Amino acid sequence: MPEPNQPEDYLQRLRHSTAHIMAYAVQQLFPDGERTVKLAIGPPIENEFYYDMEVPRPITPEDFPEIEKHMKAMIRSNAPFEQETWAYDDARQWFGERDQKFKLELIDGISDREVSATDEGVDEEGVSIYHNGDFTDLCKGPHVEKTSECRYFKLLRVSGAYWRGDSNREQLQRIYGTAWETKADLQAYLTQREEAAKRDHRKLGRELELFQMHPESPGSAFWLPKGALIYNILSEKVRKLYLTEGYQEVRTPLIYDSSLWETSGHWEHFKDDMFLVENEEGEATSALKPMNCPAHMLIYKSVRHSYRDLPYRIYDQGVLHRNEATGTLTGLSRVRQLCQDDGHIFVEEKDIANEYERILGLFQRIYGTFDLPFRCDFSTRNPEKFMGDIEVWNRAETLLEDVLKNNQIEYSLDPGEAAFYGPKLDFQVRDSLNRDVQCATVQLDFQLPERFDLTYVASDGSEKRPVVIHRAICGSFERFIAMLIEHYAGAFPTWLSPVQCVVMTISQRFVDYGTEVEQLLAQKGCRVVLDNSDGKIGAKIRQARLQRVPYMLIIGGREQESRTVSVRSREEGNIGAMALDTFVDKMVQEADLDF
RNA sequence: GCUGACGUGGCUCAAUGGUAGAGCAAGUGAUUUGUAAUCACUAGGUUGGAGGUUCGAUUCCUCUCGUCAGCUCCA
Repeated sequence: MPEPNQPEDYLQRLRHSTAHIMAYAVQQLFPDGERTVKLAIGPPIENEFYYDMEVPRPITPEDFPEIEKHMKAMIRSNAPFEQETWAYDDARQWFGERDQKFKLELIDGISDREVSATDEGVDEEGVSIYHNGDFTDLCKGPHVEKTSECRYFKLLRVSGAYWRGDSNREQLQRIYGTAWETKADLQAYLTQREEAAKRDHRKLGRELELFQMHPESPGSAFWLPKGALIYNILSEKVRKLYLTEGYQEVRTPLIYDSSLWETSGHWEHFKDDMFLVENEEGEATSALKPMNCPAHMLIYKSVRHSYRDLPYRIYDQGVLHRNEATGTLTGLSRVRQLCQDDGHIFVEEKDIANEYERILGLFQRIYGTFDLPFRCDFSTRNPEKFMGDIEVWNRAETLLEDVLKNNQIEYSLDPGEAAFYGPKLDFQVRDSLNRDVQCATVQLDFQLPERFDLTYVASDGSEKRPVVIHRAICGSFERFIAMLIEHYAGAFPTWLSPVQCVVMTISQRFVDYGTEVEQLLAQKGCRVVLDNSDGKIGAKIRQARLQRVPYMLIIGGREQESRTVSVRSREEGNIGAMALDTFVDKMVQEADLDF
C-alpha cells in the first residue's frame, strides 16, 4: 500500500477527506453527537477508507442511508478543508470538553513523540487540526480542498475493531466506505466487487459440488467426489515433483505425548490452540499435531547423521489440527483440519543458500504452472527478540536476500517480523476479494535443532548442529485449492478438472455411439461423463457449462455416420467436428501435466 | 476470543404477530430434440437448536450452535 500521506496521491486524500465527512455524519445521528460519538482514527486504505469510533449504540448497515444523507448535505455545502495548528493545551482543552478520549490519548502520544504510525496530526509546536464546515478533527492531513470533491462514495460495511489494535482495549465500531474521483470509477469498483463475490470459493465450492462444511465439525472440509479429485490430483503432482527433487516421503502419527510438545516449545506457546487428548484419568497428556516438524525431528535424531547425508530432506502430507478461534474460521482459507505439502530440510549452514535456491525453483515451477501472481515478504530478525548467534542470523539473512535477488524475485522487507527462531520468506497471493492469502512459506530455524539436540558428524569428525529449513510451497492444500477455485473462477484447466468431458447425445437414438465414445475416452484415462438424458441439447450444454466442464461432445446422426465428434470447448465455443481418435489424442495430451 | 449482521425445503429467495410461498433442483409422465433452460403433474419445511412473552411466534425477548464482515490471532 502506498504511504497514506503522500500529498501527490489524490485518491488517498480524497478517501481520507471522505472519512472525515462520514465521521461528521455519524455524529449527526446522535443527540450531542460531538460528545457522545468518540472518534478514534479514520485513515484511507487501498481503494477504501474507514473510521473507527465508539458510538452510543452499534451502527448497522440500516443506518447507512441516514449517514449518507448527512454526508451528502456536507458535500453539497462545499465546505473547504482548512488546517490550523493548535497548541497542545488548547487542543487538550477543546477535545477534553467534548469527551474525545481517544483524541486526547493521541494528543498525549504526539506530544510525547510516540505517535508515528497513525495519520493523526503531528507538529513541532502543537497539533494539526482540520476543519470542514462544522466538523473539527485532530489530523495531520492532507486533504482535498473542498467537500464537494468527495461526491462519489459509498458506505460498504461495518465491523468491530480494537482501539490501537489491542484486544485488551476498547472495541470500536469501524465503518468502511469507498470513494472515487468519478462516478464511473466508483461504479467500476462496485462492479468489480460483485464480480469477485461471484468467484468466492465458498459459493463455487457448493455450486460445483467440490466440498461442504457441517456444523458437526466446524472448520473442517468434507471433500465431495469432485473436490477430492482435485485435492488428490494436486497432492499427487506435488508429491511426484518433490520425490524427483531429492525429498523422501514419510508418514507420521497424528497424536503425540505432551513431552514432545514440551521439547518443541509448542506446549508453552500454543497449548490453547491444540486439540488435546486425555488419558484414562482425564488429564490432557497428549495432543493432535498442529504441525509435522517435531515428528521429523524425532526421525532425524533416530540415527547418527554424517555431513555426507546432508541435506536430508523429508516430506510429509500429514493431517494437522489447529484449534483456531471460532471467529477466525473462513471457508477453506482458515480451517481447523488441514494438510500441507510440508517438508523439512536438515542442512549444513554452508548449504543454506543452495537449498533456498532449490526451493525457489520448486516454487516457480508450481506457481508458474498456475500463472499465479504473488508477492514475497522477507521477515528479518527482531533485534529485541531472537535466539541464537547474531553472526549466524546476519549471514543467513544476507544469504536469503542474495538468493531472492539472484532469482529476480521482487520482495518487500519486513524488518523485525521474523519469528524468534529464524528469518522467513512468505509468499502471498491475492484472493478474489483482493485479500492477501499466505501460501508458501520458507523458514529457517535455529531453534528446533537446539531443542532437540540435533547433530551431524562433520568431515573433521567433530559434532555439529544442522540448521532446519521448514518449507511448504502450496501451504495448506485447503487454502491453496480455495485460491485456485477463485483464480480460475471454477474453470480449472483440463488436467485439474474433475470432469474433463461430457458426451451428450442429441437423442436416445445415438446412445450406443455416445456410450462407445464415452468408454473409449474413459479407457484412455479421461474423466468423462455421458449425458444421455432425453432433454434438448441446449439444456445439456447449459448444464455442462454451469459445471465449467472444459469439453462437450455433441453426438448425433452426422457424428455417428462419420465416426466423429462435434466438439464444443468451454473457452472457444463450438469448434466443429473432429475424428474421434483425434479428439482422444488431444484429451490425453491436455490431461497430461507435471510440474 | 471480541463487535456487529445473518440463519425459512438440496440451492436462490418471499412471507413483520394470525393456516409458511415461489423459481431452480428432485421424482413421475409426456416429448426424441443439433450448440446456455421442452411441457405437465407430484413430492419436499415441527422456519438452526433450547427456553420465554403472547389467545396465537418465521416475526418479539434470552441462551446456544453455525455462517458472514472485520478486529485480535495464525506455530
